Amino acid sequence: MRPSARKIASVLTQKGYKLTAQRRAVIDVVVNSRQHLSPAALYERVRRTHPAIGLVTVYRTLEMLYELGLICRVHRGGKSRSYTLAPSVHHHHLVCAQCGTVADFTRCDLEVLQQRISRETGFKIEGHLLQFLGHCRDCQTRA
Amino acid sequence: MRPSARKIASVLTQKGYKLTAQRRAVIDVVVNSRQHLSPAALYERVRRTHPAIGLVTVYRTLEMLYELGLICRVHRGGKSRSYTLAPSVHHHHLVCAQCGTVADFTRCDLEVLQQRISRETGFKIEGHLLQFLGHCRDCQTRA
DNA sequence: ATAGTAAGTGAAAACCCTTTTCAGTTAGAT
DNA sequence: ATCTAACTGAAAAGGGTTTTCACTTACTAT
Repeated sequence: MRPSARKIASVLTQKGYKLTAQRRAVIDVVVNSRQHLSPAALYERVRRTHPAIGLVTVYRTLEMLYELGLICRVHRGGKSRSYTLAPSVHHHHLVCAQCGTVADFTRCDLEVLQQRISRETGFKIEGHLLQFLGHCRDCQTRA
Repeated sequence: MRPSARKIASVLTQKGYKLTAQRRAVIDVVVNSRQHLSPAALYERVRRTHPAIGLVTVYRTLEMLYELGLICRVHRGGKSRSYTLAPSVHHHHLVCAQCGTVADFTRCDLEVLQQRISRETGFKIEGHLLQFLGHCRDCQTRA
């Protein structure tokens, strides 16, 4: 179940952050977007309801939400980052090298590998970073 | 076995690229470095033996070597890229969250997962990024 | 309600890394 | 030795992100 804008707002006030109109607007866009969005794309959408907002504020709000673990950030090789609502389920990303589209997938099945690596290296493994890079259906068709 | 500077140079001439002093210098640094280096770090090192070289040339040479598959490029979230000699074996990293030690491991066994993801999403998968994060043996003992 | 204050805002500038432009130089073919 | 396309370095441009700073505002304490 996706976190609501209300829930996120309450975390903010609880942590001592002020609940400004700008922050509400950014949160609303993030909550109502299904896709990963770049700061610029988010800015565009926020401006529809809040034309006076600055790109800087969008950056700052995203950074804050990210620090609080409310949204997650994906790096797209060299280009801009993208943000999306923090999902309730453990999942990973699949990035299109051409258009930057990000798809999600679950069930990474890394437990067995993780156990082997742990045994071989003596590391106590606490997490993993897994991302696939490729070309999405649309870009394949276009080519 | 690591490719030699001579081998790389011969690929260049074979492909019709000119073998300039600057390119030789960049290749030498890459071949003699064990770690991944950012363009800036590489530039610093190349300048020791070739003070007049421009950063642009370093970028251009790295791009060229990358296009030829002679070196590989790693994206480090948000920051600069880094380059290293194309390794003979496919491998991944295991990073200690405490001391920063990096261990390598091979056999990531992601083919099955990769096929499933490809089938489910329609993406043509070309590569993956896998990294484990944990605590190394030494840091566990110390704690 | 009101005033006070620290937090937050937007515009512009600064930053970093990377790419492009352009006039001058050079490796390698003839 | 000559020629020419490829290559070079400096400077400027570019894109995304962060910093700076004067102004504004959400919340707190009267």
